Amino acid sequence: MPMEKTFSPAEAEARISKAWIDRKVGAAGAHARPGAPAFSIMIPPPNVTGSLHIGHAFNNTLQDILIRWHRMRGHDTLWQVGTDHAGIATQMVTERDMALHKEPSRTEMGRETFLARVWQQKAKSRGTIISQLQRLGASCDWDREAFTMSGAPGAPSGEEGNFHDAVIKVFVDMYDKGLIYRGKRLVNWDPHFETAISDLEVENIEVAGHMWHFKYRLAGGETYEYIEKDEDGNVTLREVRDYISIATTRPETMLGDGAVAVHPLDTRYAPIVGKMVHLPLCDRVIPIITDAYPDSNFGSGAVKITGAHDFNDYAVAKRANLPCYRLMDTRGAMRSDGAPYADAVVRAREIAAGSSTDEAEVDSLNLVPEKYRGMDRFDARKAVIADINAIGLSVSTLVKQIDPETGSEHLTREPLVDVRKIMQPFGDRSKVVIEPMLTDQWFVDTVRIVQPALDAVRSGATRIIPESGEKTYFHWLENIEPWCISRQLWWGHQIPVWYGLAIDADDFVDDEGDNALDQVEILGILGDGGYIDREARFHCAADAAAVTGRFNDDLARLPHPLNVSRVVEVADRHAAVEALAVSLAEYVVTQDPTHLIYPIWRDPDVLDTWFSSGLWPVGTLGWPVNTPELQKYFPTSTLITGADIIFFWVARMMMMQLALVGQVPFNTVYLHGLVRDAKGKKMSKSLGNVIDPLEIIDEYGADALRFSNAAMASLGGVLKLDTQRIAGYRNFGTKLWNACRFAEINGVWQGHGTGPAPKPKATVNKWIMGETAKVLTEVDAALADYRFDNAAASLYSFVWGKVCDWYVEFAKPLFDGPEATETRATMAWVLDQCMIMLHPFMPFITEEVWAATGTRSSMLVHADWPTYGPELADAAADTEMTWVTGLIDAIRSARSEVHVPVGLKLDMLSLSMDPAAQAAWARNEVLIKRLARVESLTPATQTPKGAITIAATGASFALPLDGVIDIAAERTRLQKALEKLGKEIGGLKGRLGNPNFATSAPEEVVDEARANLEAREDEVAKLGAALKRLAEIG
RNA sequence: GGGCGGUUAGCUCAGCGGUAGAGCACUACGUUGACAUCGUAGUGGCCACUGGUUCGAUCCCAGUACCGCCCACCA
Repeated sequence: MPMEKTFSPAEAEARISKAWIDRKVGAAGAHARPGAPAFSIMIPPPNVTGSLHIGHAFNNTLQDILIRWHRMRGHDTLWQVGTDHAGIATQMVTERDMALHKEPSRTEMGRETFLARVWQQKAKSRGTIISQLQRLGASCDWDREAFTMSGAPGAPSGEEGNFHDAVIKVFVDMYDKGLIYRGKRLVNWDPHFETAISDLEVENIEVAGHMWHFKYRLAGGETYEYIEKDEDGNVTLREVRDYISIATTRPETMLGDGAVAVHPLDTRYAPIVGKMVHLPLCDRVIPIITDAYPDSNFGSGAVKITGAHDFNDYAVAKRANLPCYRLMDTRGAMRSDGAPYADAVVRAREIAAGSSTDEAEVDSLNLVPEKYRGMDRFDARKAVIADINAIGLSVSTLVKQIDPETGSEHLTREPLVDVRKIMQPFGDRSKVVIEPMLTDQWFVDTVRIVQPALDAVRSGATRIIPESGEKTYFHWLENIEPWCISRQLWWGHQIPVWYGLAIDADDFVDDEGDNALDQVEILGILGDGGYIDREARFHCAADAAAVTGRFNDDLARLPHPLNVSRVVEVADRHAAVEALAVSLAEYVVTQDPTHLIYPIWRDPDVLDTWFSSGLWPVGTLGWPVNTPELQKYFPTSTLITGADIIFFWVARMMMMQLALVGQVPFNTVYLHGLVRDAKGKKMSKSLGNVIDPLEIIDEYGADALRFSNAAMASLGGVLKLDTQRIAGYRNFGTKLWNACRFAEINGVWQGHGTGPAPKPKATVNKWIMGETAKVLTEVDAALADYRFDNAAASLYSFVWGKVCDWYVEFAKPLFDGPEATETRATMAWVLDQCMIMLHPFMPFITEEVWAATGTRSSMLVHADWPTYGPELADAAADTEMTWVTGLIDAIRSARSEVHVPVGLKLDMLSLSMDPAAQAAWARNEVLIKRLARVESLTPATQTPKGAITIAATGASFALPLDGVIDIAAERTRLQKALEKLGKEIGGLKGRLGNPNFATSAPEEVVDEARANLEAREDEVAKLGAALKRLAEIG
């Protein structure tokens, strides 16, 4: 069946894609030679938040190229596919969708219903993503599709799998090893999502801000002499003050100040260090302390310390043992919980005076005065500023005012407000201002697992390319901070920790040592008080059944064991308090110990998504079960991912895999930049420059997009995607199609399939085979070196520049000659090689041509990648064809420049030809004549008047053009050529004339320069003579 | 403030010790047995700047300028 005139991507891609999927061509180990090395890639799992963008298309193209290349080479390949549950992002997308469809809100639904709803969202997005990958031509092992939350409680059918179990096991194991801990720390709090986030999820953005200056008055009406000096020690200001001046960009936090800090060497404040100041708007006094943190040269040199709302202040507060009073609730509004302000402040004063307290009590104290309670933090800021201004405690300056009516000038006092750029933290998902918040969270003690991850890259066990990625990697890991892994979300892996209530142990027995359970007091969460064992705050295990035993053991150690009690899991802490109270009440009435229950509840928080994606390499291979796949494909070969997630994901996978199984997760990490638009702008919905990969595929075909991706994959830069370029590679596909169509029309395959390399006799056939071998070497080398751009460029220039431009043209006359048979065989072979080598880059069109041409024993996807090498190269053929193409180029160029009509066939004269040239001419006469439009070649001894000269290696020709020639144009041509030669000769002579060159430069370089000079001078002689003759006729 | 890149033809980028290449764009010509999603020929570059190393630098080194990206708590 003859090939269609054009390739139609839409129809063919769908059909071919289906065939690949049906035949499971991407199954693990498909087309593997026995005993072949394994090659595996883990897909960076796309978030199930929607669809794939153009960056995914780029990323997955590169992975598929490597996978297809290795698979065709007979390696045992696995491309592991799957998706990521993306906790915060998916929860956000789902809630947005729920709002759009006017569904009940998340809180109205309740946790269980909401999670079911997210699973639906997940299923939808997952389907979109998988079909997009398939349209791109990705040859993953679709039967192994994984999901980072597979097997989680509540997962619908079809979501079985053990990823959840693996995540829980890792948490428990790491907890048992002390690598995970719980603690009240200052964390980045997202008031929109009402969850903690890690520092990586915070974006610091410079915004216009203000700095206010407040006066904190010394207690007891004290005063001091404030002296300011310049650099030379001269006094510039001396005044008696009854206050200390502080500056802040966040006035609302002053309500929680614990102290004012100054630098210990700051002489200005030395007289008042240790004294107390009144906190404005609050009925509290706080001390002036010293700490190395304040910079004497910035602002007033005095810093208000709010331990609960600033990371620096927190550190100072810890050093000075100051209480950290939390001022805001989870939504970033000023607290409205707890006791009235008057009561809270009394207790705060006691604590300040030295009354013993603990973290929990300090956290429970709400020191926000009633007036501000419940206010949004930004409203509270305005209110605090206004109130401080009103009581005259703002630092003020004199401002010149001009009365608009009278024009008279007068000075007024205005509060000092500096307008300045400040760096403000924003949530990367929510885009709201992040609040440092003192909360209980779970952390990975990263410093304890970081070293192997550093060593692995230093030793080369894992290689990161480009190399600059390694520097970034080291820098971050060397300065690693604890990783906050708990999130106050619902969608995710729930933390496998259960809490119990603290009960005052002393109440279990009365003074006589008798049972006094009826007096037991519920104190709060286990661990808040000193229940049973201060260390046994909670229990961590894979499931409730596993922790039950541990709680029972704890209970058994009570003074009066609740040895008949039952540990029962309840929903939350609130339910636990109620349940225990009911149970105790019943016991009091019945005195029947079987009524006693001990309620426990699970930590409601879920794990940071990156904690689970950190297990992707082992988790998808079945770990903790030691599956055959785990043994075969781990460590994986290559990770291809965006440089933007090197910390989020790459570094954490390294740390976690090394911590879990003691092996690196991958041998090579290939990092690429963000895909931008043609102008280098970041694609964004608001800019309207987003390129949808499916639209590109619809318009240009998947192959064109893929080839563009490969061609622009140079290391290190910004990736600019230009549709013009994609169109160019679409044309390239068409070019290949047409060349194959030409061959097919000419019966080169003659119904046969691909076979061993032919052994042709004609130079041109030997030559193209050598060129094929060359390009194979280049492509293999480029791919081995992750230079997708170089591989694409080699293939492009070979297929278009060599095969189509020259070989197909050469073959045309040969099809009519004695070499027709070998030429057909050679062309079939060469085009087969083109299809094979292009297949990883352009799988659809090559698969289609493959099927449309010879009789094939397998689909192209499972064809064997060639292994021939230098034996196919033929130096003599190479030299000869270089001469032939050079001569044709020279004749064409000369003809064109003197405006010889294209269709005109010319008689050519040979003025001189050495034996090599004669032989080359003899063997390729038909080809040259046809492509250069030469009618005949006649020996001549003299160049006739009105002829143009063609110089070739070892030969000189003339084209008599009397009457046809454009003399002026020919003169210009010759002069231009001479000028160029003159420049070259000048350079060469300069080098050769330098005595140091001959002595210092390598011999072959000197020889080459000499030979070059000789050749150039020879050409100058010929062209010079031609110019002279031109003068004669002109 | 710290770190990492980049600066080569109008555009997008290769090259990285022997005075420059590709694709696109542009110009002229063109329907020659597949291809106008094409063919042939051509125009176009003191390789950011200043020093240094070298026989020789776009390439190595130092500095400058500009442009990106990442990290960072100056209240």
